[in-house]
Amino acid sequence: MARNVEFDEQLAVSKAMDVFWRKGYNGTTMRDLTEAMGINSSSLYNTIGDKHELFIRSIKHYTETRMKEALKQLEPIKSPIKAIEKFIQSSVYVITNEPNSCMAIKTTFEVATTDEQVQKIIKADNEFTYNLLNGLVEKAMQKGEITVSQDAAMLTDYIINHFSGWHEFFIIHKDKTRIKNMATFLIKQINQ
Amino acid sequence: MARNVEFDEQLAVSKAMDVFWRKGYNGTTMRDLTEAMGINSSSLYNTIGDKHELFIRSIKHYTETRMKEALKQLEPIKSPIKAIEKFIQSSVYVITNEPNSCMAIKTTFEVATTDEQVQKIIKADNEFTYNLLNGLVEKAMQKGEITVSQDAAMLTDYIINHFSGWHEFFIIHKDKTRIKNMATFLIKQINQ
DNA sequence: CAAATTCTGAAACAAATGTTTTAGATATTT
DNA sequence: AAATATCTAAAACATTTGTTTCAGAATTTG
Repeated sequence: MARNVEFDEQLAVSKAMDVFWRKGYNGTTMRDLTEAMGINSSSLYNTIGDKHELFIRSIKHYTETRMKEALKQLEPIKSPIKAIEKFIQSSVYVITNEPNSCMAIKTTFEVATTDEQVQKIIKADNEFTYNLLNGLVEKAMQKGEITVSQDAAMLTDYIINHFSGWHEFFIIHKDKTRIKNMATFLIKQINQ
Repeated sequence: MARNVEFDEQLAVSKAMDVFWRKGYNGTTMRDLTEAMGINSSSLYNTIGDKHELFIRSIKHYTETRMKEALKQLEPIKSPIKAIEKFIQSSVYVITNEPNSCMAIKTTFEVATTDEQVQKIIKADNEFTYNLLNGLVEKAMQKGEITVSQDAAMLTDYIINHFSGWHEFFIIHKDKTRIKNMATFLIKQINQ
């Protein structure tokens, strides 16, 4: 009966994501987006929808990609405490090597305060990280690898909580060493 | 020779700051601002300048006010370790009772990545906090009130670093208890 | 009080914004 | 290959954006 959509929707969303990631929601114009995506606005409105819908898809894409990566990276590690350390260290690596900082945190502070739909997605992402890390913390406590605290929930919050500060710090100071020193101290605290 | 400016510039900037604080730089329009400030755009351009200049004044106002408050609050406290604890606790109080989160952090993630002028102001604010807390940490170490680490610089970074995570956490979860638990743990770690 | 100066308000400005329209190109089905 | 359906591109759309203009009101000084 008819033609098919010509552009690869996943690829297009990924390109839109790059722009939103760099410029934020309000700092991005529809022309920025269509230019980066290589499509016309009529195609965009016919397939994905308006700017807001495209943004929703973009953060979803961001968080989903990140979740998959985290799972893949931690899966092969047997020791829970080693996995926790790996998780912290690779967070430091990403934070200190990503020029555009973290799209989820940027979004939290820019629009999650007022946009419920966005907030839900961000919350789900945070809960995924929480559950992933909490599983490891609980196991590490059972094995006696962690003794600083017996409150796994709190320690999970405590560990995750460092990341946005490091992102903020890196934007302001662009100093990897001081972040690495904090991470080393954190790991030492947990290992004690 | 002539008339004086009719509006109170400090008050006007303070009202503009409220809008920027809530809506961010890109989310705020000139009409939002002139409406909140109760002045005409011609008056605004004749006195303060354009939107960007008004934003600069707004964050400056924000950070300066905050610095004064911090000094006032910590001055009467004699014991360095008690002052550090007070600093952490009152941060928790502000974080969990401020519906608009922190303007400095929001600004860092929204525009400090690309706006050098803004970044300078934010950096100066962070360095002020750093110096304030670092003085206390050094004294507490000399007195033997802190023993977890002898690296005052690193521990200062480490303590300050918690705050943006708590802000992020409060936006997403609106849960005071879990933040208070993290703060209690942090204080316990320092006191050890 | 008169003159001089500068501030204010409303309107106007061009440019940019998010979105829609429309005519024609393109692919699928029969 | 013809008919049909739906996609695409360019342009147009109404609003909204940040900023400026200008006539008149207001205040200070002589």
